[in-house]
Amino acid sequence: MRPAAPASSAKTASALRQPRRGHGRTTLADVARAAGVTAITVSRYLRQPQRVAPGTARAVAAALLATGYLPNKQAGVLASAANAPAGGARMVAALIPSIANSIFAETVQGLADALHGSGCELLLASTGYSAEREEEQLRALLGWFPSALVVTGRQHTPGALALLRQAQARGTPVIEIWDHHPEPGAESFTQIGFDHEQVGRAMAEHLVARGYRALAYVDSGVAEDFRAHERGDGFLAAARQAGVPARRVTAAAVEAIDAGRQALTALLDAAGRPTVRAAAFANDHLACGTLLEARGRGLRVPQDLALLGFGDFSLGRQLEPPLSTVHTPRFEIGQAAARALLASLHSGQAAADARLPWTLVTRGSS
Amino acid sequence: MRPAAPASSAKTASALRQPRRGHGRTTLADVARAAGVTAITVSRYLRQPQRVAPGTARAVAAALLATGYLPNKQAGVLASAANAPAGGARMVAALIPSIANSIFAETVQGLADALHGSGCELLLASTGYSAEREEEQLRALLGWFPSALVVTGRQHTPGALALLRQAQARGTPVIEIWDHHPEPGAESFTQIGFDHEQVGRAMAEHLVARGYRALAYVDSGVAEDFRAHERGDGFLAAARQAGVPARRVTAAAVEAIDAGRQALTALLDAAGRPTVRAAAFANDHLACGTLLEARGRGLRVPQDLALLGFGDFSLGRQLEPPLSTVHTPRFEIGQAAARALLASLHSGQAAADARLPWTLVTRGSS
DNA sequence: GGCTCTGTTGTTACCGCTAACATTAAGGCC
DNA sequence: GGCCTTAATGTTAGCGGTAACAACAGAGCC
Repeated sequence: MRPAAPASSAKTASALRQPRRGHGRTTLADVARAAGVTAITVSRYLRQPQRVAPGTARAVAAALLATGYLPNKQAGVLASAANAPAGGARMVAALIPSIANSIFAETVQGLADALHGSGCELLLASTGYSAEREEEQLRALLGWFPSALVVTGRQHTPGALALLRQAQARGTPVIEIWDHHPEPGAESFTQIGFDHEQVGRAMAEHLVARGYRALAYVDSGVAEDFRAHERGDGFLAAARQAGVPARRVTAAAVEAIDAGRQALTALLDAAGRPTVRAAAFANDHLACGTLLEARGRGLRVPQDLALLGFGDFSLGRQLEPPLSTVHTPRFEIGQAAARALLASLHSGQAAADARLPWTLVTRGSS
Repeated sequence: MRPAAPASSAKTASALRQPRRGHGRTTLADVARAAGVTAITVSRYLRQPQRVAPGTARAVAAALLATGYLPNKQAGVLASAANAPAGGARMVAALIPSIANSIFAETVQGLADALHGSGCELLLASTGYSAEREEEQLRALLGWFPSALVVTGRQHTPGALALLRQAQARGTPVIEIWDHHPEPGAESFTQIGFDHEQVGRAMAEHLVARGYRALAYVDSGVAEDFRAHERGDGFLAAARQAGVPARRVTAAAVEAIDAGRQALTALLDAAGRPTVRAAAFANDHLACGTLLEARGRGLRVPQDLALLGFGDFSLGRQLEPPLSTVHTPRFEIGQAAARALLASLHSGQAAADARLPWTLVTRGSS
């Protein structure tokens, strides 16, 4: 009896097994019932309205309104995963170093704005300027199966690189923002930004052209702020090329006015006199701090010490003298990235690189 | 032959029907095959490791590494939807007025930081200070079935309100940030922030206590910047209560130094003399613009015109005189919201309200 | 009329994962 | 030894939606 029991009771058991309950949201089946059709017809109405008869369409539309249906995108993505590229964009994952940094906040705003109306949501994570944390976050974001990836810069851990390549191989557009430095020969991802080394060179050339003959680059205090370092590299290279002495000093933080104030001391000798004629900075926050501190100590800007920032933050424009700086297309980078990836999702082609323009704005400090 | 074909070939056809192909990612089944177990065992290893035998665990761990498996969270959410609260937090949707606005950028950073490590991703959208767009975005975000919702403020369209209530009824924590104004009797959502009317009162009381007897509140130029308006309401009410004349003027924009410069003219008479002794502002950007413009026109701050900002942005601290302002817990609001919703997801209880402290910082301008 | 073609709707299976239940083996107790 | 308990793993079904295919009605054609 016993050996037989399990088998014979199988039907009973399966009848008794209490079905898993959904979460109470109205589903396609609910709408279909209300409209007197089946689920697939409602699905068709939502995705290819021209494929349902006008009368049916009216019934479905009414049922949709009556039930207040909200499609479950998880289910949608899962069901049409294989046709994801054609199935349409649904979610974009973006990874940036810091959300609070106004530079990236505006880029995210550009992304969100350009994504708005495309049916794409934005999944956001920040890395805190850590390549390791980038990999970790990337892994987490990829679990959502985003239809496109936006990452900051072109420096990644080997693991992150592998994940990105893998995603790209599957047809997921991968866009690197805030940088543009195509390596000849090496296949890379779509880059939307500008060449930081070139900006650094331009900064040095600007100061040299203005007649300053002893230079410094005040670098970001964050080790993995790669782009700031690259600007420094370009700065020093161009200075060397011009035969002008230049050195690099490193600030205590990434985006702090106080760090900029402190940085001034590295530019002064024991008597409080500038040891360089001009300094360029990794960002406007540092530059503004130095400017304020210099003025506070009675130094004349630019006569005693010329200053050149990067970023064009509102603060610099309001100081006396107003800060010379490099204006960056921070909003446009986000916007361009969103447009590029949407185009790529629609066309199926790889997204195109874009080199966005920056401008050196000469104000009073240099 | 033909009529018979469909029926008799049914089995054949179903065998021939080409199965929908996945997207090439390794799945649980792949890992299971590599480990010599079934999918559920791998799933258990990932979610409740103590429930698989040590030997099996080792085999599964090896297979996971070898295959480079990344769990598909869409499928996970879908499968355990009914048990979502217990199943664990997975994605938090946040809606803020503007990402580029530094106030909210820091709040998002706080959210993201506190969420980091909890296995929760952040789905972000901005409303552009439009209640209508808020509803639209809310609808889109809800399609992802987030495990918690964070919205800004307590003013929503009827439609948005219905969606939020519905989500809350299903057990999804709903948190309103940047506001704290519980209405007695009315059931509302969890609020994490502070009372803006109270801040407005404190701003007026501060200026009155300092002896200023003719006041103005320079309001945000954005119609749906509700919290700024509420501070204005409190400001005017407190001034009236103190018997001090006060009026409200409206700036041309929300967060622009130039709008602040323009706003000054509304505080001057034809001869360029201030018509009020002190002004409070919807935010520091406006206040800084007015301060800079006033100084540029030769007015003395605070002797001719006292100024009081809101937000404590870095710019204000650097001006001469430094701007008196209200320091807000902008980072902490995000952090507290994240903690509250994580706690709620773990406990199953509703998240607790929190009233976060702000401080009026008297610097040189008032 | 018989046939094919087209437009509309339905049926079935499956996306990848997990809840519920089943099964099996090993251990403990009288 | 028989019986119950517990631990470890497997089987089945289903989350909500959509791809592939089937079915069927009406139109058009010879």
